[in-house]
Amino acid sequence: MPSQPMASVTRQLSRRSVFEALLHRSPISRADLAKVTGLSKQTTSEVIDAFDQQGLVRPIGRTSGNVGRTAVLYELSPEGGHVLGIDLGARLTVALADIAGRVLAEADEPTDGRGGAWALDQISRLAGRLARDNHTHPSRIRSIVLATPGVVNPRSGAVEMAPNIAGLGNLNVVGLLGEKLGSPVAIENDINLALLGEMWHGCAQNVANVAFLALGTGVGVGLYVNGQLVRGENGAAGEIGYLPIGGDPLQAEARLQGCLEYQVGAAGVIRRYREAGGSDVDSVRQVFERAQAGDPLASGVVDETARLTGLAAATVIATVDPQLIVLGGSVGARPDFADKVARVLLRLAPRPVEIRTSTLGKRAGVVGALSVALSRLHDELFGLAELAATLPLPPLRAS
Amino acid sequence: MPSQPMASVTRQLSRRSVFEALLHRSPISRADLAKVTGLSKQTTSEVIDAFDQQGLVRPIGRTSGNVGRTAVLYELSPEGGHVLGIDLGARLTVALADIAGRVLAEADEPTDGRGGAWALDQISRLAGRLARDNHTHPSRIRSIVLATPGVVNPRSGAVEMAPNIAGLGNLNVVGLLGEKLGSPVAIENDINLALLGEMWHGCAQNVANVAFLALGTGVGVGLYVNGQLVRGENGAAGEIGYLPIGGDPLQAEARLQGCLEYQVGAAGVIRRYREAGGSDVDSVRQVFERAQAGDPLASGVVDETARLTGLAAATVIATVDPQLIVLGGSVGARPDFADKVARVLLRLAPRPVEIRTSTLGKRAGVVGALSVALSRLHDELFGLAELAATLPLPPLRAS
DNA sequence: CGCTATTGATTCGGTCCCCTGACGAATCAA
DNA sequence: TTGATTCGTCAGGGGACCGAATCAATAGCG
Repeated sequence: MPSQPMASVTRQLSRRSVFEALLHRSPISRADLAKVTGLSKQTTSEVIDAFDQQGLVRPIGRTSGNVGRTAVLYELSPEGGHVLGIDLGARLTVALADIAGRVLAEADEPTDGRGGAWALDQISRLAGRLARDNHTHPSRIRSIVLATPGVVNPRSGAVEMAPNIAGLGNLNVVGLLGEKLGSPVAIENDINLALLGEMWHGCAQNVANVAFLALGTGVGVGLYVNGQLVRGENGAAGEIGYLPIGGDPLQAEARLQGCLEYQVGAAGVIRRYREAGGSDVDSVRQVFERAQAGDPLASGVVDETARLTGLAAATVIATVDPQLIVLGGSVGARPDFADKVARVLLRLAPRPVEIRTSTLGKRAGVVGALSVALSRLHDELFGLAELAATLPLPPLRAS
Repeated sequence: MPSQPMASVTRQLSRRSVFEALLHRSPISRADLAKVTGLSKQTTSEVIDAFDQQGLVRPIGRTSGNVGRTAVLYELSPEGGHVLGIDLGARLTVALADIAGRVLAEADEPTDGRGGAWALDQISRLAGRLARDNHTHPSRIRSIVLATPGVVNPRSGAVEMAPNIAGLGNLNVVGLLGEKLGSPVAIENDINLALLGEMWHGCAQNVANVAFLALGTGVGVGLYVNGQLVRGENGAAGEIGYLPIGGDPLQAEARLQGCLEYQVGAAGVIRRYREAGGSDVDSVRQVFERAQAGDPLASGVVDETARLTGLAAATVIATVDPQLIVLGGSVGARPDFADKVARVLLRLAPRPVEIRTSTLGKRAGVVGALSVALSRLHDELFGLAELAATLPLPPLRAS
């Protein structure tokens, strides 16, 4: 399906307007579309006809019961295109959605431990199965987004510090996966995508400035500011594992792994519990459960973890002033943990900031990946890239 | 000069294109404008005719020496509109520029110490004098931006924590100043504007992600990310005086003033020098001069200041990953201080980040104010606000 | 049962804006 | 003086928008 010979700017605006309206008021008639978009009835009709011919839209019924002529109702056709979201963590999660954002299927399995190339094969297999199970074909997939831990270079898309999947950094993931699956692939840091997931379907909807504080194996924060994700010059924004909190930032382990992560990361929590005299734990979960069961050592470790997390949150608040902080990750999403952090924060921050626990949990990453894949597809079809390209507001000239 | 009856989107695009070309290649003919913008000669000519009638543009000469017909060269007319930049700190600085960004005049004097209303009067007087001295009239000024310390609410424009100017928080500055001067006024935090100043005419040109670390009476950072200023939900982004660095963040003074600012702010530097046994100083400058002269106590204080600044910089780097950090403010702009901080940072940050000293110094704020005033005027004349309003890419709908 | 009011969708004429191609105007070079 | 070249304008065609008029289909009412 080659993109048609590029409508004029003004037509593209109309197309986009109509598409937006279809997205949000799904079964809708041509007349109502005209009212909603503010376009004239003729323009609306022309656009709908074009969409119909492209297979983007389909009639879904007629109105009845109202006085006046019946109207044909339209909705976005599932045939209009599919998108794929992938979360490549300890488990591999893949989800399929249609162009309207309806999630059609979701599947996950343990990630192939042998490393990069095998994982890519696994993704390809799982995606193909998902597509077949939903009576579609991988070629219908028009946009793919992959969530991965590590630093993703925002220009090249290279994965630069993938801690979990061996050999991923040496692969041209965008190229290889795109070739395997036959559609454009984008990569984004998993924490950033978890943030977007919470903003789309989770606990951070309709909030303009959000930070997603992920505490798990690693520590990181995703920032959404001014309606945009903050990636940073090298894609390393939010790598707060390196914050000088919780110890001497010049110490060997701290420098290597990051000072804060050394204390608050999953390994750090377990280590601190052992150092305090606790024993026989190999997961953070156990430490938290013992704390809840009354183990004073575990309680101390949890409280200290909350204190350090509060300091990290205070740092983020002082720096970017978000409206909301979402706690996620295997450590951060523990029940009651958000309350503990909030209590710490009350004594630290000059003004209170709401703290919530992630509601999507492990699904946040894949949901966020879907949302970005969807946005990319929408922008490809109805974007105004040429407009932005034609009109850079460049640096003002010297006097 | 009422804005004309709002051209269509496509005409507005053309107008803007032509304007951009005029801005950057100033003496330019209609034919060359057509080549540069990609518009047809016809359209270009129509736009130029309209600009001419509006007084936005004026013929400035003709080409000669080339084969072929001579071309009439145009440039943006100084009569097209003026903008005013104001920096309201310990001193009051005001600068006047024309629509092309040519700085026409600049003046400063000590700020009226009696507080808010007097300061506004003073601004009004100084602005009027500047306008008269440049053979223009205040009514020609079409956009004004005021730099002020404190937290500026991004929605209301209210100044919420102005530490220096008494009573400024209780005034409707936008309204009062706008009435006095007869044109729209915007307020922005002085550090943010200093950052924009450095990006426009200073040491941060052509850099996409920048942090401006201001160390003076107060401590703060201005962040420029993804082509936008980061203001935060309450305009409190960059208030890193409250970072939990350099002491116990729960201590009384630290909580009140901000933990980091208590140590690194001008008052903190002097206090630390006194506490170390030094005496007879009442300015940071003296401490730095003594350090340079070999006073070991002063040296220690300066080194500790650099260490804490390095920690703050590391925090900013870990959080937003800028490409460049600019040091400014009365403390931060000290010569050699940037080097000291860079050395600290080398041992802290996972990757090196360039550090520069502000080149605009005290002028950074007013230059930044000019740049924003200019952008606002340009957007008013050639902006695509309606486009953005017509086409929100709204939150994706639930499945 | 037929008429009317109402609403949906299409057709028609007019306008705005952009582009192309042709043409007169002004200049340099030979 | 003539030709080549470049600048700027004029005239015509096409895309896209809108408003008004018109046809189509239905519910409600007498």
